[in-house]
Amino acid sequence: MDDQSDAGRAEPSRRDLAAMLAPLAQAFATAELPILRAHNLTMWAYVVLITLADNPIRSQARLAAATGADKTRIIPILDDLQARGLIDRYPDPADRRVHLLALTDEGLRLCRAAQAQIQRHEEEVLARIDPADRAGLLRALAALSALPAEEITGDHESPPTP
Amino acid sequence: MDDQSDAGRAEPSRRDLAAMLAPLAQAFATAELPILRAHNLTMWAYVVLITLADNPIRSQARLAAATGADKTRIIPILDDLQARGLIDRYPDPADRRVHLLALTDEGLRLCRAAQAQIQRHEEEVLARIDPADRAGLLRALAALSALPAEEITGDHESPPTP
DNA sequence: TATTGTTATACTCTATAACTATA
DNA sequence: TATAGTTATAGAGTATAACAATA
Repeated sequence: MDDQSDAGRAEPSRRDLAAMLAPLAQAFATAELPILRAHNLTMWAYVVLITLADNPIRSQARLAAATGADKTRIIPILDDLQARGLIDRYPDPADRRVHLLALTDEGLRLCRAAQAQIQRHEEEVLARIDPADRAGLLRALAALSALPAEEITGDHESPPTP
Repeated sequence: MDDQSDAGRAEPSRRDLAAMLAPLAQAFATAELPILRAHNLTMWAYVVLITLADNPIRSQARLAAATGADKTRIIPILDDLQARGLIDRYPDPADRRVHLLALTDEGLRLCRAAQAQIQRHEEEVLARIDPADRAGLLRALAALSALPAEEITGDHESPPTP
């Protein structure tokens, strides 16, 4: 408990994780933009395509949950992707309220092509850090990403204020 | 060059870095919120205090650049912090346009106390991953954070569109 | 003329609420 | 009655533009 007593002024040995992660996420996202532009994709369109490519997703509601986006936000994106022939959207025969989503061949090809170029650039950046640290970074990121978000946030989210 | 030819459909061995980093940054930032609330700090107020604590910053313009925020955005935050006695703000005698900024004793104590609690929570989360990977993660994040942002973004930022 | 800080305004992004159709 | 998708509206957050003081 004595780390409590001197916690008031002591300098920490590292910066906060969010303070390091957020600018890096921003920088890598910025690095994606010219590549996505070259493939005529917005960031959200790319997120949707990759999510559909990596997971078998049925409805728009599930896609919204998987991407963390609001369900109303992905609608114009889906409209555009469908008009360009990158996804198929058709009513579920079992429940005609639901719209089933699927990548077309060209949708899969396009997002994988963009992703390959993005990750090639990322590897160039990662090549600048120590190989052992780089491997640890990738394993740690995968492990942290696999945790349920509440294990990180502590879900002290909305304490009911009565 | 043959990785070009099959890049169209091949599944990558990992997700994009931004796709992993952004949700983690979000989750760790969310974890900070209840702690900051307990110290009566907003996220931006905390960012300002930590930035002043970690770097010797003179003017508001330099603070804005260091935090990545627009100069107009930090003004109401500085007003509040000054009113609460957490920072001092006074004109530079050498150039009376410039407002010099400095943490007060209480400002330093408050942000270090919040930071200690934040990092204690972070360590609990980090304890869940392999110690070697955890060490590699922290070294890799420090190394990547030390890079100029343009080394990650590739500064293909604003191609002049004449 | 150029720069620091400030204020007021406009814009972008995102979520909320209201509606249709299916169940 | 409840849910999936859609549309229209309102709100939060952010940047842009105009201004005063100083150099």
